[in-house]
Amino acid sequence: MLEVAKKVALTRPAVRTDADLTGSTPPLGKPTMATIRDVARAAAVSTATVSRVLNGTARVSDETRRRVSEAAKRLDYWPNGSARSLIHSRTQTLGVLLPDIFGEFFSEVIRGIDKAVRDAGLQVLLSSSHSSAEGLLSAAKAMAGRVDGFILMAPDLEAESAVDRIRKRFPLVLLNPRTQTPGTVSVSIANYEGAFAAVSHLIRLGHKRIAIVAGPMGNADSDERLRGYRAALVAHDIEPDERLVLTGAFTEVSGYEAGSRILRLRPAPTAVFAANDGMAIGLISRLSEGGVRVPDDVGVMGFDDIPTARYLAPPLSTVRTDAYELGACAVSGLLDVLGAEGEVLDLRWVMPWDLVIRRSCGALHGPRGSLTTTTPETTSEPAQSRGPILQREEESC
Amino acid sequence: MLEVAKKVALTRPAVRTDADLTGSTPPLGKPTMATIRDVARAAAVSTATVSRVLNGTARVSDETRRRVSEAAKRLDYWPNGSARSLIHSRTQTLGVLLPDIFGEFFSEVIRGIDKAVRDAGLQVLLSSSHSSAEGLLSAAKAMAGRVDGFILMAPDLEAESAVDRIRKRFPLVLLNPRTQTPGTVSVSIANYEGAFAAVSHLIRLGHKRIAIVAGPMGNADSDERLRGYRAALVAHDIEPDERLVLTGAFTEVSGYEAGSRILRLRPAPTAVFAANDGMAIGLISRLSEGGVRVPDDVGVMGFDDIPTARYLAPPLSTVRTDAYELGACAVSGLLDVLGAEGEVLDLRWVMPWDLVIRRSCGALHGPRGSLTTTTPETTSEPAQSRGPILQREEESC
DNA sequence: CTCGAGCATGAAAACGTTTGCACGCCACCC
DNA sequence: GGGTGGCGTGCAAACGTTTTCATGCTCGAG
Repeated sequence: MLEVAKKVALTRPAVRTDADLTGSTPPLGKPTMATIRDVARAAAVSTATVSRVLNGTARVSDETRRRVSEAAKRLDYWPNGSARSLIHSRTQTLGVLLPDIFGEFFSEVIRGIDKAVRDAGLQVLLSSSHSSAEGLLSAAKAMAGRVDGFILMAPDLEAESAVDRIRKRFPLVLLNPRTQTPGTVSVSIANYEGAFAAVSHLIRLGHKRIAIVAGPMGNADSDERLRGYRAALVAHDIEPDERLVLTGAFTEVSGYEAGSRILRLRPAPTAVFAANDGMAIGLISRLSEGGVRVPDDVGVMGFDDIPTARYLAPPLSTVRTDAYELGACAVSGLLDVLGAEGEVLDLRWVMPWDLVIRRSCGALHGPRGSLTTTTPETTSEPAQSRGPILQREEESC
Repeated sequence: MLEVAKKVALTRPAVRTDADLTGSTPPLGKPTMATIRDVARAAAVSTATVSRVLNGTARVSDETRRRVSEAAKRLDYWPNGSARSLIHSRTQTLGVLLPDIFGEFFSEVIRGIDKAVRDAGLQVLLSSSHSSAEGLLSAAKAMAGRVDGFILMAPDLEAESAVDRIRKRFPLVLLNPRTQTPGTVSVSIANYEGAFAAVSHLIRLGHKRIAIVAGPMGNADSDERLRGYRAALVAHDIEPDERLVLTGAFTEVSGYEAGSRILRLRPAPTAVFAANDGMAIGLISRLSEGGVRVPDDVGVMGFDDIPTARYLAPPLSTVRTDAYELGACAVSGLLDVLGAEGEVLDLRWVMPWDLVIRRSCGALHGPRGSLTTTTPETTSEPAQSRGPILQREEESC
């Protein structure tokens, strides 16, 4: 039984005042807008001069400048972006291709991209849900001539070939690339290291039987985090048990479902590492429903440190990776590539990361070592007048 | 003390393998790509014929078709989008201007837009963080000639003038417009009605002293929800108390901070209506820290029903408004406007909404009446094999 | 055999900009 | 008083497409 099925089923307009075609007002939107030629005519100059005035690209006499400016304003002239792009072979636009945009992680990535792009006076052409090579390729093709380069995230194995073809045509920054290709710039999250640290932390708290809710198979991020999980176990002389490896889909629901499976595991694990916070949220919810207390009965750690992580009950221990900065850095990297005239840049950035120990893993105080630990108080008490969420906006890339 | 201050402070690359300019490979990205003329030359035909073949826009002999296709493939020809836009005066692109893109609500709106746009074979030019009129206007100006129309959300009072100017130039769909302007199509959330229902529900549960954590002042959505809150009180003969009206910013932090203020209120409210789920999350977190139990000591309701709402502890009672559908409907509406040749459409859609009663408000079973209520079991148990989140994608607009 | 119809194709204009080049004008200097 | 610059401006080409129009060809009917 779906909660809100009834009303929502009819998704088309609930209220819909009728359409009417008013003959009085001139058909809005239709009157083709003023072009540079109209302005030129109105100011009694050539289009060249109008262009020069409006772009400040050459000296123009005060009198003409005045006339042109006045005419442009009177006609409400807005230059045509496509025409400019065509002439300059520069679109001032960055293409962004993502596998998905569900959840807070991607939301933050996009926010970071948007901010950085806006600061640079550019624009963003966005498209998502690309897991297949054809999908990715056709999206890129549709953007050809409208973007100067791409920010591309393609964690799915089968999309790899498309990435190669796009690389040949466009300046590119890869997000979390599966492999580092020479002559490419990429920005990555420390998937392996973060997972390794998170699981190691659980181990150091005394856990020996640790399950993982991984992401979908064939997904690069998921694979790396799984690898980190296994390596941490091995490094601490714990035999990995494949029955403790569950597969999710990076969504809350899938975490919830994994929770059901975990409840049935015998012997039960004493801790669970969820490969992202979204799944951790669903997981904790399900465990609580099953009468299993977090962290008393089972410790949980997530990955991402999405904005809501700290507000959960219990506050979620997780691997902090700044998705906002990831996006911002990708933009910065692409700008570098675009700036490097023809030179082939070979850069690989890995975003800083950190363990954030809150309550869900059961450690009130972190273990000795280099990990950042916080007491419960500092964990949930936002600093000063503004919380970390706002603060993050001020960090530069 | 910020949790993760240290490592994250240095946001620039932690690892950065050096740049090297390989002289061997031809400077990637530089070799200007094949144009339609190159294809024409290679196939020994005119550009007109190439265009005809590639677009299937006129009959071409089998032999020429073959030659052209082969040449296009061999040269890896990708048509230039800007040139096409210029000629057609159609860009196949929708501009999306949002006030912000923080949090799950906007994330879902964008996701809905992206999906609908992709299904229609179009593209999205995205820009956000527009609260001032100038900001909005300059963003729109930069998109002129690159988009066919706009999806525009401008809840801030001061941006109103910019909306008017944009309306004069472009086909437009407004999201949650402040006022309904004739000759405009808009898609709205039932802010007033939803808030009214949520607060009424709290009242029916027996609450008399109900606080609200509102959004920022001057924000259309916030204002409407506040109005609904007040109206519900009045409708049930409860005198509104201005000391119970707190202001937030639609973020988790601001909800958290409002929680601090609520803890100090005397006499304490027995219920709180948070104007969005994000603030509800922060609020509940702060209340729990203060030793106040939700829902036992104070009932809480939110607004939006973001994906994580159902997984919170306690699961959040809230007003369900489908942000994903909101975005999808906006696209559908804009397509209608673009399709209506010059005709002025005057449409106002209001999205369906619903109360989702979970646990945070304290009602195990909803009250009598037309409200959709769910028992705890159905509330948190995802339907069948796939949860509502996935299911939502299948609803058409 | 001639004529017209129909088909396949090419030439060129157009979309709205920017910019290289040339031109005319004025002031200045020997 | 005739060069010499420099300044302000216009003409026209160019960017990469699509599309209108014209043209040449083939084929069938009369």
